[in-house]
Formats: sequence, structure tokens, C-alpha cells
Amino acid sequence: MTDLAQLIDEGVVTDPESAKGRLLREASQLFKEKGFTKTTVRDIAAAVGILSGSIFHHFPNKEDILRCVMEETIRLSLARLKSELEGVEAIDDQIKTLIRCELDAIYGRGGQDFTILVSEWRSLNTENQAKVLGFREVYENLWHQVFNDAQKQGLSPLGGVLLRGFVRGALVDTINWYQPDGELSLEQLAEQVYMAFFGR
Amino acid sequence: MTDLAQLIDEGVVTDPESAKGRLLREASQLFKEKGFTKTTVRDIAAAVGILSGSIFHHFPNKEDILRCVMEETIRLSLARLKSELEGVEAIDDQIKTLIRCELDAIYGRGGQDFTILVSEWRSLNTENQAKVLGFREVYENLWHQVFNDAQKQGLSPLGGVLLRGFVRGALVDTINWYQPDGELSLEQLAEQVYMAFFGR
DNA sequence: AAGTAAACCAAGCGCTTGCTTGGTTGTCAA
DNA sequence: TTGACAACCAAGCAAGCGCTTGGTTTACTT
Repeated sequence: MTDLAQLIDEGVVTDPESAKGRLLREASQLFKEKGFTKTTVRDIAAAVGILSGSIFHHFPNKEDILRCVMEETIRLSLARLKSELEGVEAIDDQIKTLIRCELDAIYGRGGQDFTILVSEWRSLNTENQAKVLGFREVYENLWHQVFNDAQKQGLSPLGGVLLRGFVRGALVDTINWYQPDGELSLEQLAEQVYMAFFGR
Repeated sequence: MTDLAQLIDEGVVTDPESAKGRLLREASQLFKEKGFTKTTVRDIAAAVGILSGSIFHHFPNKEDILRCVMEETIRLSLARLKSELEGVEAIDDQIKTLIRCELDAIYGRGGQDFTILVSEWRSLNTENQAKVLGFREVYENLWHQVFNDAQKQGLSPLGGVLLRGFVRGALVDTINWYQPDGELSLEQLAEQVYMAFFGR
């Protein structure tokens, strides 16, 4: 397991006890619940316990909060994924790890909110999209490599990029119908996703 | 093929040449491009060529426009799907038809905009969500039936509901990365989706 | 005790938003 | 010709938005 304190020291994530860190955490939560445009700076400020104007002491504008949330999500997800993937040799185990980690990220098990990356992508202007995309590509390339290996070993007829596209969609969209407190646990959901794409 | 004029007569869709129909078409387009909250009533009015206030002669409020767009999308998609499915007996052909039709709906080949149903779902209040959900369930049940058959015939280890959830996600999310004008045609994309879930 | 800088408040500006209101135009039936 | 009705305009209101400004509090250093 990766230590949170270590990640803070490495600059991967902002200290959640600092003012900026608290703002990012609450903003992330609100963006997930209500969406970016429907979340006001007054909402975010109220969640932290300050007045709306005080936000702009920490961020130049509202959109930059979203950009930071996204970048931290990617950095954290990537760090978690790498550490979980360490020592895993078998291709099917690698795939299952990828799926499990992303579901964890989607359902906020480690302070991330992967969903926002997809659902609020268009809320960023092109400049900020380019910035975030830089971080994201590293994360996506990890998937592509594993899935390309999977194809070579006959686990799937599809290439890595295309297969990753379908799996990402399947995973991200679960927030629109999957009930985390229902009969099916997250671990079982992960297993079913694996079965859907690689099962037989 | 289903005739558009016939669908209008049956009340499936609003006449696109009527004032209300034009409004729905333009609104749908804008919702897809910019999202519901970022689209203003002034945007919609300008696209049709009237003033913003005049919209409220046709609709009680902005949200009701979205509700109508969604309901028409479902009714039209369902009508198209049923007619395309007619006479198709083999289970794999049925699946391929489902996938192809939904991709057509997503990429607006028949005046639909299936994406909006998912991406703007939270823009509706609970009352309107319930209204739309009634229409949607008929459409979804069609998928569930076919996929349950697929499971029985050993085409997939998953049940209909779960499998439909993953396929819907994979299809809908393609708008975030697939380029309709690129190397891969829509038909080829449909084929790849089938291969990803049922291939071997 | 004095100084410094970060964190925050109090107030509000300028703008956009969805929507309202009262009146005008075009169309068509009687 | 008249009446009726749908479709639209012209103008603007009330509320909410992101963000700015100038001043105050708090924590910490020297």
C-alpha cells in the first residue's frame, strides 16, 4: 500500500488538511454530485466554511479548481495503480488489478473521483484540456500496454487502444446505474467486468 | 425502413417543420454540443431565429425542452430499433442490429441524440426523471431480452441486465474519443464492439 | 513587542440567467 | 369584414453568477 503522507511529501497530492487541500476535496465532492456548472463558488465555500470571495485567494478562478481536481485525481490514481501492479506477473491478474483500481477510483475509495475526468471534460477550455491530457496519457498508456499484451496472448481479439476505450466506458458509466450498497459488491462488479470482456 | 411522415402521424415525433419541432431539433443539437446548463434559452432562440421570450409560448420552462428531447429520442430510437429487428432471427444478428442502431442514435444519424439521455440525466429533476424512465424501460427491456437469450445460448457468461449496462457504457462513451471521420467507420466500430463482448 | 504574511471577511459590482408581461403581427375560418 | 387564435416581439425584472476590492483577523517569526 502507498502511504498518503509519502504521497503528500512527493507532491503527488495536496495535503488534505491544508486550506487548499480541503477546498479541493469539497469541490471534488460537489462536482461529482451536482456537476461543475451547477456547483457555485458559494457552494464550495460553504462546504469548507468560508465565504465565497476567499476562494480566490487560493485559486485564480473557478475552472482552475476543476483542473487541479482532475490533475490530482490522475496523479493519485497513477500512483495507486503502479503500486498495486508491482509484482503482478500474470496477464489476467494485471487486467483484474487495472479494473479493480479504476472502480476504486470511480467510487472514491481513495479520495479520487475518476468520474469527473470524463463527465466534466468539456467544462475545461482547450488550454486546460491540453494540460490535463498530458498527465492522463501516462495513465492510459499503462492500460494500452497491458491490453496489447492481452491481445498477443489471445485473451481478446481487439487491440489495446480500442479495448481500453470500451472498458473505460463500461466502467465509468456504472455510476449511472450501479448501486454500491446493493447486492453486488464492488469486487463482484470488477469480476463481472473481467468476465464480460475476457471471460469464457 | 420506417417512414418519417408515418412516425409523425403516429405521434412518435413532432413534425420537424413545425415551430415546436424546429425548437426541439436545435435545442437537441445545442445540448449535445455545449451541455444543458451551458446552453441558454437565448442560444436556442437564436438558432431557430426568434427571441428568447418566445420560447415560452411553446414550452412552460427550459427543463421541459430537455424532457421532450429525451422522450422523442427514446420513442424514435425504439421505433427504429423495432423495425430494424423485424425478421432478424439469429441471436448474433440481433445483437449486431442492437449495437448498430444505438451507434446510429448516438451519432445522430436519424435526428436522435442518444448521448443526451445519459450525459444530461442529472439535469432533470426527480419528477421528470421518473417520466422519462417510463419510456426508457421499454427500450432497455428489448436489450435485456436479447442479451438473456445470448447468455442461454452460451454467447456470454453474463446476464442481460449487467451485460447491457457494460455495453451501453462502452457505446455511449465512444463520443469522448471516437472520431466518426477517422480511419474507423461506424460500421467497423460496431463490429469491434461485438467482437469485444462476444468475439472469439 | 513588533513585524510579516497568509487566510479570511464584508460588501458589492457587472453581467448573465430563466422567465414574465403587454402588445403586435400573420393566418384562416365564418 | 370581422373575429379568433397562434406565433412572435420588445422590454425588462428578479435572482444568481463569478469575481474584485479594501480591510481585518490569525499564526508565527524575530
